[in-house]
Amino acid sequence: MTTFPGDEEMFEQPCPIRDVLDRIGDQWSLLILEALEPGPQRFNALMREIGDISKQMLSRTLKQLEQDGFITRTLYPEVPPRVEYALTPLGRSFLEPMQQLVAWADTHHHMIVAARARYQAIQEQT
Amino acid sequence: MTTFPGDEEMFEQPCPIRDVLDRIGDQWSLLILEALEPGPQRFNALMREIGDISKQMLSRTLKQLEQDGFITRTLYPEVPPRVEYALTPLGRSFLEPMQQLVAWADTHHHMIVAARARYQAIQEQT
DNA sequence: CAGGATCCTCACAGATACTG
DNA sequence: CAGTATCTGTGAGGATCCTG
Repeated sequence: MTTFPGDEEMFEQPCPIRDVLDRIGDQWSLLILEALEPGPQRFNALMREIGDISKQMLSRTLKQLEQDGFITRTLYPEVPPRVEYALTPLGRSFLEPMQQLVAWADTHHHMIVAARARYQAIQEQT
Repeated sequence: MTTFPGDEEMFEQPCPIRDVLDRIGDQWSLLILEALEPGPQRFNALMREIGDISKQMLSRTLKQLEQDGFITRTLYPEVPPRVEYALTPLGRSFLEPMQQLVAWADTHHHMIVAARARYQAIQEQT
């Protein structure tokens, strides 16, 4: 436990966008959200779909996303246990502006790569 | 130096969006880009505008943004030295989808905060 | 003025093991 | 099946000092 007593105060993030970027800027959140876009998924299904995520990180990230209201977690009291994660309307609405960004990334990525190559070339002609 | 010989291979990022998120997901890149939106700025002007960034992080982040073609760095060989940073067309075009996301964050942030409060409340009624 | 070099530290990811 | 607990290292970022 890294938390301490006064921790659950849920300190206000001064800047909304930072709050959002902290959530989706991490390695996995966006991947999970997009894996959930077609429909609800179970834990191990997400593991398989994402591929190289550890159980721990998947678990942590899902909990964060749930906390922030992007997804819901539904436990079906069966045996063996079944848990389904699904996008909330909030999570789904978030995906819209995000798709814009993804589209931008797709169309402009080659320019970034080119810029890096250019920069590197200049560095090398010392 | 943390780099090693084979480092400058500029390994391909398999996923464009990750490449972009890695750049703007960090604490400062977006802040800098938006600080540059009105027009070119000098190093110390950026320091003042952003407020709580260290020289080191500003320097590093600017270099990254320059490498990736989001901004240009222009050194005026005067004394004292003057360096101006400015958005490239690429950087400016990036700001458009980003504004969408910022707008989303602004309008939905209260829902995130509310979701957290709700989650916390449930946790406490153990 | 605009940074680079160095050192430090601490929060966070990965591995492993255990559980309802 | 769907997680939690603990332990540990690693690397990003801060502080400080130095330079063209």
